[in-house]
Amino acid sequence: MMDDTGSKESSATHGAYLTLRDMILTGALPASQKLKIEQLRTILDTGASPVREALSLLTSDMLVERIDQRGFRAAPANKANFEEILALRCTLEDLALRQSIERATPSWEENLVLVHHRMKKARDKGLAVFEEAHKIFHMALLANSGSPMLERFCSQLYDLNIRYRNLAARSSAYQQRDVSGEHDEIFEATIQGDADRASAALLQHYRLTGEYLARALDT
Amino acid sequence: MMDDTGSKESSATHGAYLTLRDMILTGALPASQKLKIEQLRTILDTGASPVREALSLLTSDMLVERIDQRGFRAAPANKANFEEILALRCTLEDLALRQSIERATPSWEENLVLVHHRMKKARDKGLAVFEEAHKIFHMALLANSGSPMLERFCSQLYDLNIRYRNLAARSSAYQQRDVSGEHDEIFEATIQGDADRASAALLQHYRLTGEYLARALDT
DNA sequence: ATGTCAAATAATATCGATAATGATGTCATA
DNA sequence: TATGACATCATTATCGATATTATTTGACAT
Repeated sequence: MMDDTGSKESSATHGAYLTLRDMILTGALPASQKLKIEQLRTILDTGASPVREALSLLTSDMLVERIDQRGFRAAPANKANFEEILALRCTLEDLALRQSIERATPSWEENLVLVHHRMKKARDKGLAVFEEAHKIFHMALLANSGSPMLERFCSQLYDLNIRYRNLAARSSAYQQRDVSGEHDEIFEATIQGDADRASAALLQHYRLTGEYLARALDT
Repeated sequence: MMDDTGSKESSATHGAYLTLRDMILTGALPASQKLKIEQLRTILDTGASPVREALSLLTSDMLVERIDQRGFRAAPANKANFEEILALRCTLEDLALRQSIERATPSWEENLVLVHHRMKKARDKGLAVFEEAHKIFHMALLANSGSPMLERFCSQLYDLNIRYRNLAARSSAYQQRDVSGEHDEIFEATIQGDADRASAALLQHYRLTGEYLARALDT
């Protein structure tokens, strides 16, 4: 069976995983919603086994909860959880960024230049494209930490945060701030090897959007 | 079908998960070993679906790796990975312990007294019993951090570390050190609310066993 | 009205079988 | 002897059907 999207990943399970993940991150599947196998089976047009396995995988990402003998549901969302994510993210990304700068190599820096450029270019290519470039940029900042697990944790937390961003406001109101300038500052400080300045800028970046989202979540 | 062990968890998937997890942690399933469904199916005496799903779940714990279209294998083990776990553990547990102490409540402290006592009692009840009490003690130290995710990360890392302990030495040589005294020091400092002393003792505790294990892994 | 129990219903968890895929070995050819 | 195409085998991924388990419904007694 060939994938008509031309995607390189050919596996019902993986396909279901990607789709469901996206649906939860974008809010198409609302928080705490019961996820019935049969229902998803028809949406994804596949068997029960791939759906079930995809849901198991999403459990690891903390996007889905499994209720023993009672199926699955989309992970609940609330302000406390959001703030926990924000705080953890600040701690872990601070650590990862500093380690990356500490161990800086030319190829890491060059890749950073590249993805930073791409992110700037992606600004007027639609939100979805920008979002992807944005994540790639942020992960590239941490990609030299020498600790794959730390990076994995950061990636997970990044996604969880994105989810809250989408839940709080489907609009791109968040773009109204001078986000681009903040990215530039993080980027410049990192390239210059100024860990303190880079980390401060990164945390500032997160906390500003955090405050904005926290307000949106109150309503 | 009733579970003859009388366990409260009645689910083929969950049973398979626990057994496989234990087999990997204890080294019964060696690192990097290919995990064939059929083979496990006979060992666990269950169908392919529960096995498959249990393996998916173990992927989240980083105890199993999934190779797309080529099945599963036990996560590889090497010194670099071990040291990464140790470093991350020190960072995260330090954080969690300090947060727990910061937010100390009587009930948290009382529970700590209880599990500390139980751990001491468990010393001469066999290694398996002690190991369980040991983990409960360490997790109880962090249980008041206010950040379930942080605690989850710590728990995961704890298990991964246990695995290396078992891989390095099935014997209880590790017990030869004055581990009990170290625990007491962590416990006392925590109860007294002395975060610096508690954290220092905790990290010392981890680093000592870390050095011991690192040596064992070299051979 | 209200609470309890049992049957009916809906959903999950699991099984056995089949299809799709990667690994292995063989053989003709250079 | 080395190499690449091809058939064979082993194993995974997936499907459809069944058994198990929760949830709902409604009758009945209080």
